[in-house]
Amino acid sequence: MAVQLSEAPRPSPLFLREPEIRRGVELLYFGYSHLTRSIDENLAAQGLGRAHHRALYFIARQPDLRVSDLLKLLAITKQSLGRVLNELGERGLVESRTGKSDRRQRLLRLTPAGAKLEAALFDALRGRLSAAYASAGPSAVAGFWQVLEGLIPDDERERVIGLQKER
Amino acid sequence: MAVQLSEAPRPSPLFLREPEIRRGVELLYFGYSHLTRSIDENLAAQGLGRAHHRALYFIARQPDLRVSDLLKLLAITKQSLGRVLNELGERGLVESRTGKSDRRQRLLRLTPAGAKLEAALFDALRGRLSAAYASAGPSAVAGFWQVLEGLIPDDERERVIGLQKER
DNA sequence: AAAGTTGGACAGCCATGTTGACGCATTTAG
DNA sequence: CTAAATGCGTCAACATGGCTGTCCAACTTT
Repeated sequence: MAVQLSEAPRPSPLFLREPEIRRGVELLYFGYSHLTRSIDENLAAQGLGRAHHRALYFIARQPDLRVSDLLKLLAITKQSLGRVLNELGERGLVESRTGKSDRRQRLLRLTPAGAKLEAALFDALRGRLSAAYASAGPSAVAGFWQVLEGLIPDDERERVIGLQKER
Repeated sequence: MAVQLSEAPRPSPLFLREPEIRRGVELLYFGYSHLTRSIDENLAAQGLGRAHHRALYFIARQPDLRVSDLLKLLAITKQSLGRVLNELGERGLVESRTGKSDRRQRLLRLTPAGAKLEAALFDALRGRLSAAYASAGPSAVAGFWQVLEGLIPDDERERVIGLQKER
């Protein structure tokens, strides 16, 4: 990985070179892994998996979310999501109502039990992430957000940022 | 994001409150998802999956990596890893040698074909991540690293940071 | 009325994780 | 030297959560 500066134009600043990219790949992998693992125990105690949590999370985030919007967020097939939603429904954690303007739509929301579980799971995420935020400081957090936003393709970024507003 | 400073003791700074935590959870989820999806097509063309890529990646990163060290990095069972390593071996992408100081150990390294594939996959990751780095700027990247490091438990952080040095 | 959209359901397959049990070579401890 | 621990591989069974394909019902749009 030694470099020859003479050989070619080298427009990229240092932080775009291989070691810095690898560092990002690795930290993203390990950071994501540890954050998600922090709720596995609690989930397993309910007999649920991560797929259930993702659905719970986004339904908590946007009550009366339509199935089709949840599908776009999760980027899985409706068959996969259907299984998850059925299981959440059977356990009394999620309920669906028929849309009023378009009665084909199912609007999803958490039951009180579902909201309670989601809150407990979120607490674990908050514990981990707020510790990381606190030790890094606010301007690091801003950078953290900025880089991650840049990883999201344009067409999807709007949807993700929309989660912030619609509360 | 308006605040009431009067109402209660509020020891946490603003960036540690729920909306900021949720934002981090979501960006981490979507950012990680999109980064990993960026290599799926290439992987599928080789008949490999993400599990294979993770192994390839870390073996590329630390030639002569021991199986036990790879197990610690990946945090999966040796049975799961065994299947992946067998498949990589059958395809001529990874080879293992017997350790010289301890002959029970298998030291893993990429074959030339494996190195070529890993480099191609890394190029896709680099494309995505360097675009995000470039649009966010160097100080944002520093913050990105800092927060992610804080997500990794102390005992593992050493191992992850060690990947940087050992090149 | 015909065509398109949305969502549910059934059936099966695949990738990748899990546990548990065991074997073998090698190294280390007593 | 023998016994225990370690590193690694493997067989077998099973769980999770993706996938495709197909079909149907309900509703909206044209």
